[in-house]
Amino acid sequence: MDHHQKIEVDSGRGGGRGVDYTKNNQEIREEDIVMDLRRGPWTVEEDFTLINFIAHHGEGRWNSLARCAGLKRTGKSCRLRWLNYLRPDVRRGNITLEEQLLILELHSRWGNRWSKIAQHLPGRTDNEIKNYWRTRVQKHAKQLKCDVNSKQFKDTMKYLWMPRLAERIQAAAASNPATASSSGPPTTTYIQNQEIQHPLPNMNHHMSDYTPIPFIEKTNSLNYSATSASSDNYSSDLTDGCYNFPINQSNNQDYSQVNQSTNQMCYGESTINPTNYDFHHGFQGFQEVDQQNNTQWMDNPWNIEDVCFLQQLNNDM
DNA sequence: AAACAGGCCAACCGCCAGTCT
DNA sequence: AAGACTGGCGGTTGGCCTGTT
Repeated sequence: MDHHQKIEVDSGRGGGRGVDYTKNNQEIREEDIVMDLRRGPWTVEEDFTLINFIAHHGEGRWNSLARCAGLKRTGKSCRLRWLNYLRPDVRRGNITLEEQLLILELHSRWGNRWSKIAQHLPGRTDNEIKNYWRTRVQKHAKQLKCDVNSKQFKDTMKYLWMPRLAERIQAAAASNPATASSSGPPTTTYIQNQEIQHPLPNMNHHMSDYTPIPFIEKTNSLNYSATSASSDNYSSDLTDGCYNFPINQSNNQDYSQVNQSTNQMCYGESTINPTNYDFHHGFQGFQEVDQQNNTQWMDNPWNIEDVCFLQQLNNDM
């Protein structure tokens, strides 16, 4: 049996990062000592090792990748680090209003199918979407003292929240058309290499007129086809709009030090100087840098209106 | 200025399905 | 066919950061 696998299966701690890291960020566990495995936050050196190895050999076979790369990490850890953070196309920064609306839309259809939802938000990871949902949406359900899965909460989301988000999007588009037209995912997708601009939701500034946005259904092939969400199967959900968390800068400090390094690494077929790598946006030139400064956010969307709406729902039941 | 509280999110977990041997 | 291995998923945790008292 593979030793790495054994460690994962036999792990006894209930999730989360370690609680007793040593000064070099390693949680001491008996199995890890035996296997000489590292845990906890990744170092800059580990990141470069992983990026460099994948650049030369590609992804997959994560356990053997970890061994061959000389990383004292489990394959799972390497995979997660790559997919959620190091991939060049990871889109970082604030989740846009359009993305928020799309998340609500898709979650109403599929529930906690985070990876499936993430497929429709290019550059966003399932982890990021999951975190968004838990920290924002569930928080407000808690504030409103209702279950996130309750009909009241879903109706509030459907008839109050999503229209409100849609109005904000339209208002933002009206005030800054240039930004709105180039807002990127999720309003842009590609069907057989043809760029498709998702129309914004039909916003008539009236809740009952809210029309779910068309969304993209992934077909069996790698192509995408547009489908329309009908009102009939459009169950409701609730979102948060006041979303304005700062980007975690903690890692940047580390990377800025590395940027001073003259060491070069390879990515794809080209040798890349670490100074060209932005760990929040990937390699410059591989993708457009996120225009996060253009992101607009709702101010506190949870107000007395929501409470009244919930009360009304209760009265109607 | 210090202590505290709460939010964010990276990284971990167990579980499971698919693939390999 | 069965066990081992791998990768992917959703859920959970806790360190770090920021805002408040």
